[in-house]
Formats: sequence, structure tokens, C-alpha cells
Amino acid sequence: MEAKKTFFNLPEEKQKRVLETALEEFSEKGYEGASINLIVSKLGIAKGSIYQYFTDKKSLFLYIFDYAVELIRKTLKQVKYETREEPTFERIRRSLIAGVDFIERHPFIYRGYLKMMFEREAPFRQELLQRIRLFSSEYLTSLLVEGKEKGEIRKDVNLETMVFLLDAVMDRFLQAYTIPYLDSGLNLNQMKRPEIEGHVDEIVELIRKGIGK
Amino acid sequence: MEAKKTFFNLPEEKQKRVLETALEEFSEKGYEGASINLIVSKLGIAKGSIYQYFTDKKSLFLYIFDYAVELIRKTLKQVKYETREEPTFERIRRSLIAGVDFIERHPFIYRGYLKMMFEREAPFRQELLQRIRLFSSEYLTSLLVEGKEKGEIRKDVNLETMVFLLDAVMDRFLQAYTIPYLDSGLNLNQMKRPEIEGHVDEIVELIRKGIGK
DNA sequence: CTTAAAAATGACCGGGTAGTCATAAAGACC
DNA sequence: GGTCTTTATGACTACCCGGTCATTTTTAAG
Repeated sequence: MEAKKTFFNLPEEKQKRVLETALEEFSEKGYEGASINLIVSKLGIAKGSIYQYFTDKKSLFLYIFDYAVELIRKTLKQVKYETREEPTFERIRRSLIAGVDFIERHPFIYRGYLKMMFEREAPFRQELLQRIRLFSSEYLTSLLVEGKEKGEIRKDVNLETMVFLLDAVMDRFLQAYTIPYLDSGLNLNQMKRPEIEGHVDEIVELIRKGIGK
Repeated sequence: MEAKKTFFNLPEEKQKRVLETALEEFSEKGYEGASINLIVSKLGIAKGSIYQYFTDKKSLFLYIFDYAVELIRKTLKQVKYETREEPTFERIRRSLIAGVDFIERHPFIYRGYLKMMFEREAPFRQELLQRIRLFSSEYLTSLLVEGKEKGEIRKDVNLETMVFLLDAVMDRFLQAYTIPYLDSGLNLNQMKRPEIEGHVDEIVELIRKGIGK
């Protein structure tokens, strides 16, 4: 387990405050860059206190990571369930919108994920990254498999390749929404709902039909 | 100018060694994480010497950045020229292969670019990122515009949206080649040439025709 | 009220960082 | 060989880091 007993004896709201503060710090600076000193000073507690809750920086990080993964897992599961009767491309559309909503609700989690993807220093980086990527690719794979059964998806192309393309475009869409200058002139960054949905529709349509004439 | 006169008085091979060593350090650790101490010790020179060549960490970083950008610019220009008579989707295919080759030849540049995309700390990060992204999106835009004129590309869809999709997939392909666990099960990471070309062909075909039935 | 257990504290440690600067070494010119 | 300029050097400064631990404060039990 990542946290010590003392941490769980804390009032729930304080646990949450610790978690949120650390999450913000890690997601903005990355694992190495995050400062325990800054976290405790933001929390207004003594340096030693955080070491009553967690054995070290690593275990604090892993605790937060687990929390984030669980949130993502639940969200994906829910979208999958809510759209279970919808056509495949509607499900893809809804998944993208859900992604935008998730980032809106938990801005630091997605930022933290992007940070970690290109860090070498995070502890167990490879295993953790694998965990997240597996979610995403299992999710998309199941969407496409069901789509094939319903006859909405091509059967003459490698499933993995289609998952790759879908994953690439969806992830980049969310990246462009989160980070400026990543959207090739689409200006998605922090765009508001009605407009963003228009772009989602266009992208999904393009994934369906391709760019060739 | 980023470097001091003293730096340019150095023998060219030493200039190159400094540049390569610093590039490696920055691309592996990011701007904040990179250590001047480590760079000079790898180079076998005194700490003070590097400050004879560059005023500070920032200007060393900017010098390296400029070098990398120039390399990318030249490479894109060349591919564009070499494929000028080819059909659009062949040009896209060739561009992807050129990307793989570039990473093979200059492994630290692409890694550094990825690092910077998700760092907050790099100096002038936004301006620098914008510079690179603009290259890429101008390049893809011109490919697609010429493709439209030749009647190979759809005309009923927003050009920017097509550029976005193309950019997303191509960039992710190179990311997956560079970093493990980003490829949704395609196992692109460090894959050898004949196989990787097969995947490129499949991806490009999918971009052309879409995943819908 | 007393006592024992649990939690909070912050000065302190060893080690890392970017950058400085007086001094020494090397080169260039006559 | 002497003089002046350019380059190389590394000890040093001020600051930040993660983590420790003896001590104090708070809480709970009897």
C-alpha cells in the first residue's frame, strides 16, 4: 500500500486536500520536478507531516496515480455502458465529448498523464504508462469489435491498425484541447462546448470516410 | 545571438561535440532537469568554460533548439522536393518513412521535441513550440492543397480538419516508434525497416479510405 | 487529573543546482 | 623572449532538494 495508516486516520476532507494539492504539483512539474517543500507549504503543514502520511515521494506519487487511474477507469466504463445501444461512430463521438468533459472536471489528471508519457524519471514509468494505454486500447478495441459485428466497421483491415488510428486522433484531439499550438490551426484550445462539438463531428466523419476522394 | 564569440572560435569538431552533448542532456532530462554540471563533466571541460561559450543555460538551450529546427526544416524541404511528382498518398507515405529515418539519424532531436511539448518550464516554450508546429502544419497543408488540385483529396471537408487528422496520425506513429507502449498493440517501437514500411502502408491506406464500411 | 499513544513540528543533513570570478595557462604579435 | 589578449580553470556562493528525528503538541483512555 502506498499511504501510511496515519493518512487514512485524517478527516476525509483533509485527505482530499492533500491529494488534490499533490496532484496539481505533480501534474504541473512532473515527478522529478515536483517539490515536496512546495506541497507542504501550500497545505500549510510541516515538512515532517507529509512523511507521517507517506513513506517517501515515490509512494505519494503512486497513491495519486492509483486515484487517477481509478477515475479514468470508472469514466470509460460508464461511457461504454451509457452508449451501449448507439451506433459505433456515435459511440466514438460520445467518447470524445466525454474526454473533453473529463479534462474540464479534472484538468490536472490529463496534464499529468501527458507529462508522464514523455518523462523518463517517473518511478515505474513504463508499467504505469502501460496500465493506462491498455485501458484505452482495450476500450477502443471493444468498440470496434462490436462495430464490426453490427457491420458498421470495415472488416478488410487489421483491427490493431484501426485502433491505432482511432487512438491517435482521439488522443491528439484532447491534447489540442489541453495544450496550445497542437491543433494545426483548428484552435481547439479551451474552445467552448457548441463549437467543440462541431469539430468532433467533423473529425469523426473524417475517421469514418477517410480523406481520399 | 545565443552563443558567444568564443564558442565560434572553437574548432568545428569541438563545437559539434558541445552541441551534441548538450542536445543529449536536454532531450533526456528536459530544460529544467538538464544539468550543466553533467554536460561539462561529460565534455571533460571546466564548469567555467561553458560560460565562456554561452551566457547562461537558457542561451545554450536556444542555440541547440535553433540547430534542431534548422535540421527539421531542411529535411522537410527535401522530402517535399523529392516527392513533388508523386501522388499525394505516396508523398504522405514517404514523409512518414522520412520521419522514421530522421529519428534513426537524430534520435535526440525528436525525443527533445516530445519532452518540450509537455513541459511548462522551457524558456519561450510557447513560441518555440509554435515554430515547430507551424512547419509541420504548413507542410501538410501544402501537400493536401496540391492533392486537391490533382483530384486525389476530398473537397467537401474542411482543409484544417484534414490537416489535423493527418498530423495527429503521423505524429503518433513517430511517437510510437520512439516510445514504448504508445502504439495500441502494434509494437512499432524500434521495429526494423521492412516491417515498419508495412505498417506505414496500412496506416496511409486507412487515412485514405477511413475505417467505416 | 494522569498517563500513554498518536500526530505534528521544523531544524538539520548530505547532496544537488546555476552561475561567478580571481587566477593560471595558452596564443598571438613584434 | 617579452607583452598583451584570449581562453581555461575549479573553488566558491546562494539556493533548493528529499528525507530524518528528537522534541513538542494533541488526542484518547482510565
